Amino acid sequence: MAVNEMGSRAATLSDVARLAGVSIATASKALNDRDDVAVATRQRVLRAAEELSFTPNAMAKGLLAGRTGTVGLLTSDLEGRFMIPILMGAEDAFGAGQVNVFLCDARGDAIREQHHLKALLSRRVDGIIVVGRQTDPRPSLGQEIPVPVVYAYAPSDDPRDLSLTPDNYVGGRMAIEHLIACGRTRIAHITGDPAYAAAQDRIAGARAALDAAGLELVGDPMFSEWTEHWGRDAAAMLLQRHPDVDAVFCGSDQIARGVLDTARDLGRSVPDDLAVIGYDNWEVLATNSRPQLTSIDANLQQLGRQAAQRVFDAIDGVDIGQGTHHLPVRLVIRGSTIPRR
Amino acid sequence: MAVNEMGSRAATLSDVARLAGVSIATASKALNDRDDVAVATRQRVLRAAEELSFTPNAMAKGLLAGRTGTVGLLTSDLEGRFMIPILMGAEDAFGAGQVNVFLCDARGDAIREQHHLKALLSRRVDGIIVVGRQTDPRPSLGQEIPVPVVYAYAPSDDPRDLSLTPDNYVGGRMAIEHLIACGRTRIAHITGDPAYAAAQDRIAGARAALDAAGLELVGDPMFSEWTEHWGRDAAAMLLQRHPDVDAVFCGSDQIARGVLDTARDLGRSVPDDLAVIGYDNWEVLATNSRPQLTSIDANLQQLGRQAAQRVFDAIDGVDIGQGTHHLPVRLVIRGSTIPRR
DNA sequence: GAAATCTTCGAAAGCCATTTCGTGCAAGCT
DNA sequence: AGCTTGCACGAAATGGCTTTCGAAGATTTC
Repeated sequence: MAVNEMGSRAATLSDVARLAGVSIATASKALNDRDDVAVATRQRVLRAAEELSFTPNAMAKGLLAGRTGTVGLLTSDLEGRFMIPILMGAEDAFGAGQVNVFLCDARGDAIREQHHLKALLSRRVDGIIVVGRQTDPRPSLGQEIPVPVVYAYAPSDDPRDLSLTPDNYVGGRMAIEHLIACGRTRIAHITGDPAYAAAQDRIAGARAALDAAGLELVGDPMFSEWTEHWGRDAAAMLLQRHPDVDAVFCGSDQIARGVLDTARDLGRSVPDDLAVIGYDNWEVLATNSRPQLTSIDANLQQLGRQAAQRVFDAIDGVDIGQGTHHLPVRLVIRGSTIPRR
Repeated sequence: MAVNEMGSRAATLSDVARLAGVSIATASKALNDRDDVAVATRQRVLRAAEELSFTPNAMAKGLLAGRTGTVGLLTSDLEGRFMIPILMGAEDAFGAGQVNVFLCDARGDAIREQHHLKALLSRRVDGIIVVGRQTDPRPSLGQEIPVPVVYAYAPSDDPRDLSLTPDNYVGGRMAIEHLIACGRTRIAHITGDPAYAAAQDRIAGARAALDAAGLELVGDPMFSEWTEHWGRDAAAMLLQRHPDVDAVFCGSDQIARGVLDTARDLGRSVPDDLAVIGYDNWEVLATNSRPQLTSIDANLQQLGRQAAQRVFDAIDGVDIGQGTHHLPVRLVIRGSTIPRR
C-alpha cells in the first residue's frame, strides 16, 4: 500500500489491558498515574502500552470529560498578513499545553463563517478566537455560544463581547511624537483607504500629537490604496505641492516604501532631508529598504498570545471581562528617521 | 458572566428526544433524514432540535464511525510565506466538505513535531499533511502512522512516502526559455543560499535551457541571501564585471527587487536594456515594482489543494501512489521582461 | 487466631449518537 | 375473522475511556 499500512487500527485500552493481563480499569489507572495500582502492575501496563504504541483516543476521553482540549480559530482571511502573527501567537500559547487548534477560514464570507462556527461547536471546542482582517468592528457571533469567545484584531460590534485590537490611535500618536522628537515640524500624512478604521484612528492619534506640540499637518491626509504605487504617486504630489515638508508619516510600510522610492528619485535624502515612518513593521519591507524603515509594530503575535490566554482563563472559569481592549503598539526605530551612526 | 453564559452546556440528543416526546433512536433518525419516521414526528423532532439549538456531538459520532472528519496539518514554520498558500489550498479543499483542519506548528523543532504528531494521532485525525518550509527533503514521519500522510512542499526523504513539491527544475528552465524568447543571450543568475535544493534545482533547469540554446551563463551563479540587499549588491557587482549582460534570472522576487533598484541607480533601463525575472511571484513585491516583475509562480495553493485531495483519496481507500511528485509551475509575464504595450 | 485495616484490582455505569433488530399496531388481503 | 404485510417507533448494543464502588486478598493488630 502506498501511503502507509493502515493495517491494524490504533490500539485501544482493552488491547493494552489484555496484553498486560489486567482489567481495563486497572490499565486506565496505571496509565493515568492514579493510586490503587501496584508498582509491578503499573510497570506491566506501561510496557504493554509501549509495545502496542498505544495512544489514548482523545474523543473517547473528551466525551467523558466534557472538555476536548481544543480551541477554534475562526479567521476571515487567511491571506492577510495580520492573521499569521496572531495565529502564531495563539498557537504558541496553546502549543505549550495540551491544547490544539482548529483552524477555519471563512474567506470573509458570513455564510461560510456560520457553517464553520457550527462545525466548531459540533466538535465541542472549549473556546473560540475570532480573528478579523481589519480593525473595523465586525458582527458579533452572538451571546448564545456555549463556549468563551474572544475577538482578536477586528473587535466585535457588541460591547458585551471581549475584543483585543491594536491601539491605532496611540500608534499614530507615537509616530508623530517620534518625528517631532527628531526635530521635524512640517509633517505630512499619506495613508490608504479612508474607509478603514485603522486609517482614521491613526490620523486621530497623529492629530492629537501635533496639537499637543502646537503643530499642524502639512496639507490634508492623502488617502487612496495601501500600496507602494500610491506611496510613490502621493509622495510626488506632496513634494511638488509642499517642497518644504520635512517628514512623512505613512499609513503602511508599503506606502512608505513608495515614498522612499520617490524621495530617492527626486534627490531628497532620507532621513536628513526628509524623515519617513511607516506602519505595521513588516520586516521584509522595512529592513530591506534604503534606508531601513522606522515603523510602528502592532505586536500582533503578543495579541494572539493574549487572546489565547483569555480563552484559557475563561475556560478555567475566570471572568475575563468584556469590551474592546486596545493593546499597546511599539515604535521600531531604523534609518529612515534617524541617521545611522 | 463576561464572555458568555456557558450556563447550560450544549443540548444532547436525549434532550431533543425528551422535548419531542420520542425515543433517542427516533430523534436520531429524524435528524439524519432516515426512513421509518412519520412526517409529523420528524417535524416535531426538528422543531425541538431547533429550539434547543442542538448540535450533534462530533466526538460521539466519530467514536462510532471510526472517522473524525478531521485532518491534521503539521507545518514546520508558520511564518514562512510558502506555508500560507498551501494551508489555504488545503483548507479550501477540505472546507467544502465536512472536514476540518487541525493546525500544528512545530516551529522547525523535531521534538515539538513529535509531540504534535502524537496529539494529532490521539485526536484520531483521518489523515495528515506535512508542510515543510524548504524544498529540501525532510525526515519521514515513518511508515508506522495509522493514517495516510502526504508531504507538501518539503518532500519526505523516504521514497515510500507520497510527496508533492513544486518543480524548481522546470521553473528554472521556463525562466531561461522566456528570457531567450525575449531575445536575450547574455544571461546571468543571482540567487540565494546555495545550500537550498531550490537554488540548485533552478540552476540545473536554467543550465539545461541554456545548453539547449547553445548558450552559457554569464559568469558564475551568484549565491548569498534571499534578500533585496543581496540583490542590489550582486547586481552592482554583476554590471561592473559584465556590463554587456542583457538579462538576469533571479532566485527570488526579493532578489529581483534589489536588482531592479540597482539597475535604476545605474541608469540601465528595464526591460529594454536589461530584462529581469524573479521567482515565487510574491504579488506584493512583484506587482509594486517599477516595472512590474515577471516571475515564476509555484502554484502553491493548488499544491495544497492537491495534497488535501490525495489525503481524501487515501482515506477513501484509493491508492494514491508514492514517491516525490514535482508539480507544474507557471510563468507570469509582466513588464520587467517585456515592455508594456 | 480472629478481627480490623489496607492494598489492589475489577465490574459496571456513564458520556453521546448511531444502528440493528424487534415489537406493537393498523391496514390490506382472502 | 384470520392472516399477512408494512409502518412507526423503541430497546439495547456499540465505541473507547474514566470513575465509582465493592470485593477479594494481604497485612496488621490485639
